[in-house]
Amino acid sequence: MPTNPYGKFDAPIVTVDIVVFTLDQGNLKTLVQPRARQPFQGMDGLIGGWVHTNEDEDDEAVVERVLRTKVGLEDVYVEQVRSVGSAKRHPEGWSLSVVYMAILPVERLKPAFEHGAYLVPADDPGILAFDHNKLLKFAVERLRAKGAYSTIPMEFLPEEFTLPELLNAYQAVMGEQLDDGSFRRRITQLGLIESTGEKKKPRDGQGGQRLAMMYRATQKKTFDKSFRR
Amino acid sequence: MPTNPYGKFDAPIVTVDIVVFTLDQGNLKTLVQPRARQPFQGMDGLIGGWVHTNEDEDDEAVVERVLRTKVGLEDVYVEQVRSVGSAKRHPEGWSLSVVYMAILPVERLKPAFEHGAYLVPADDPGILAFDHNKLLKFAVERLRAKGAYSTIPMEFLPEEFTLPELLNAYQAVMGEQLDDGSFRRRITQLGLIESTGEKKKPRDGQGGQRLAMMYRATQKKTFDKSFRR
DNA sequence: CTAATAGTGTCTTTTAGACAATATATC
DNA sequence: GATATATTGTCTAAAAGACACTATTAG
Repeated sequence: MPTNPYGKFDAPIVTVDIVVFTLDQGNLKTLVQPRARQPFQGMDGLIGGWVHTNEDEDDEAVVERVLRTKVGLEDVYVEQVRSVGSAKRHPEGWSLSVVYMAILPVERLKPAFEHGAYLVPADDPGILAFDHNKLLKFAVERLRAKGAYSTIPMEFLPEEFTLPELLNAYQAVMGEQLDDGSFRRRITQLGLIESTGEKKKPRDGQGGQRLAMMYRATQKKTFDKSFRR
Repeated sequence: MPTNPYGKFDAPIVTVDIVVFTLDQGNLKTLVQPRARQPFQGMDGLIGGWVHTNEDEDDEAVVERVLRTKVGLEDVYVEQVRSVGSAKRHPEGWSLSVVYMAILPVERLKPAFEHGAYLVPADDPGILAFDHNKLLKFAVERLRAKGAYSTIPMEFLPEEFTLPELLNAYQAVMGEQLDDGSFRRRITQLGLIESTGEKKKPRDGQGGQRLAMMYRATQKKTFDKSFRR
């Protein structure tokens, strides 16, 4: 028999909502999904789901389950953004949502597309269900504030990447051009990346130039347990 | 009849826990309070309480109500730190806590003391109920990371304060000495404070030196709606 | 006079970035 | 040879901080 520990009044709804960021042709985009159920059935919303107290170990486990079951994604870099709770934001009652942002390369989004999700520009997502436009703005702010001076832009790329690709990722996050020479000098001195020794497996069929060296991150992380901006 | 929107399984417990920071003789301290009820009855814990879905408008309203009813504090600067949720952290069930930090001058804590709360060193609080030692660490990290480069140290002082007092607050937050001349130059140029024209109403009875000018913050804020470090 | 507050000048170090020049590798 | 990648050198500007010195204003 399920319990309501609140006894004399209604229990709040507790959900996670995940802003899945990716880089699509150099543009910052977010995953949205038409809602399967009421309320806001058929309307686009962030990737979200209720906490299942009988199966989820903790809030990060909720995120993992929701990403896996709703859009088929696993082993994703995620980081908590903040929480938002109010009596009005959900028509069924007092609701608290823990907002997370996730980042991954667009190549890994196929399962999400097969689940009916699709990409919209992060700065112009259209009208979303609930207060998801506001939640998205929180995540974009956090990404831009923190991303430029961290390893976050690497999460937009596959495990192995070239320096021109990494430069593009930083530029997309910061929204400005960076000097090539200065960027290379800085990024290689920081010790955050290491060469694989390989050269570029040409992803595009341009042909006709020097092949770029492949790099990878020196430390691998999916969850940002440390918490700090 | 209270509802459990979760239907088939237990509803999670939702609380806020507030780390109330103050500066006591130049030392960073936190308010703790012996718990009135089970679990952990009699043990010290952060200032916290359950979300009351029938009376709280949103999560910040929960913080205001908890501060007012548990320790008699009002009009306090507060800022969300993060949320922590898991099946294990509360013996009565799956529990999610939204952690806030609050900052105010020690002179305003009298009501809290009358409610049985007292101050402990923020870095050495003793053993607290639940996972409150961990939550406190999150808040201290955030304070130190963000505090040094923001207006946060001003929240430790009364509305009007002197530059030597402000210098002390910054030093306490950063944990290091600052150069007096450089500090004055920087802080007066940033436009964050303005002189009141008054001179120090001597709080201490030292006597025998030049009186300090009084300053106040140019913008007043209690809730950090903007959210950003 | 003494002592805390206040205001200034100068110096160094660091960092970020802009800009330029050149070299290398591939088709 | 054309082009994207790679490497290096130099210069400037901005910011932070250390240190020193002087001035002011109260008891």
